[in-house]
Amino acid sequence: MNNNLLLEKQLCFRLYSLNKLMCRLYAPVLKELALTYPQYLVMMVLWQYKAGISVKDLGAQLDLDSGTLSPLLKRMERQTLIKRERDTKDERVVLIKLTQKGVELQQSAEHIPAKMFAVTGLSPEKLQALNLTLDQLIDNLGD
Amino acid sequence: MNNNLLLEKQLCFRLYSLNKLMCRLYAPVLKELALTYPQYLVMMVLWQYKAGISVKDLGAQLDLDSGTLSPLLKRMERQTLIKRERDTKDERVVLIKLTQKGVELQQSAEHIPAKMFAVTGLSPEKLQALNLTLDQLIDNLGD
DNA sequence: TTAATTTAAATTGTACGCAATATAATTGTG
DNA sequence: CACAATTATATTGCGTACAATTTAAATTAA
Repeated sequence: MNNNLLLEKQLCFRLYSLNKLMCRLYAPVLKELALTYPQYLVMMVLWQYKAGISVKDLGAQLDLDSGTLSPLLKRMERQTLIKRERDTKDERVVLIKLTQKGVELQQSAEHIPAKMFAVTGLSPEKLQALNLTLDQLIDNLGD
Repeated sequence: MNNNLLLEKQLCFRLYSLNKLMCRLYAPVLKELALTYPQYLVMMVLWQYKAGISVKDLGAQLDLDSGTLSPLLKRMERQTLIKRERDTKDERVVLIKLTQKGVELQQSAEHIPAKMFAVTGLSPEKLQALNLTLDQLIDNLGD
């Protein structure tokens, strides 16, 4: 019997569980903004790229393909958080831009990072150390 | 402009990305066993509980509810990896048991943990330290 | 310049994950 | 015992993820 096929031994199961736990903790907070967690990630990118960003570049930042992003962005457009515009320079490209409503939502989101940091129960030093280790792992996995 | 609303600052985005990366690395390995990652997790629990386990207890181990498990287990039953039997002591309970095929699949899975550990590029010590930190975090999040 | 190739998005199909609800069996209470 | 509350599982509906395919536009090559 192989002792290694145990959940308690698996790094991956921890990452899987933590990701779910985190998303559940975000859910009620994001519900106030009518966002899902992946939608919140999209908004964070857009708050940095206020001039607009292509679906491809957005996907590169979030590591998501158009199969995920296309319907997700369509839902966000329906909520009038974003607009989609064909790039006149290259008609294949769709540029995603925030609407006024999308820009303004940033104000309502500013309290979230501190709030979520608090629930982790980690010290700032522990958090930073963990972030570094995870970045290293992301690198090793050839992201 | 709130500096904290940046992807690079988010622990949660790292966990989200790592979980996806890991699942993608498992996918080709698990494809040889015709398993998805969540199905592999179910198999790991069942390889420990060869006498059978209720859907509820399985869900407690994996932190999944019947909304996820019921259809997932139905698919695994269709692949004849498991059987579902009503508990005669309590007709509400469904007991999940491995079929012969499910038991035998363990042989084919034994190489997976070592293989996946290798791709992380972590030393055994680093891995253990990371596992400890993540367990602590799981605890803090009140799992 | 036309034809083949590449690229960006969208679409299709499958499998989670989870909230909310439904159903059926069991337990608790008066 | 009758009946309300609880429990275990299943179902419904929605939103991701992602592989595979399609469509249309741009680039490259012949």
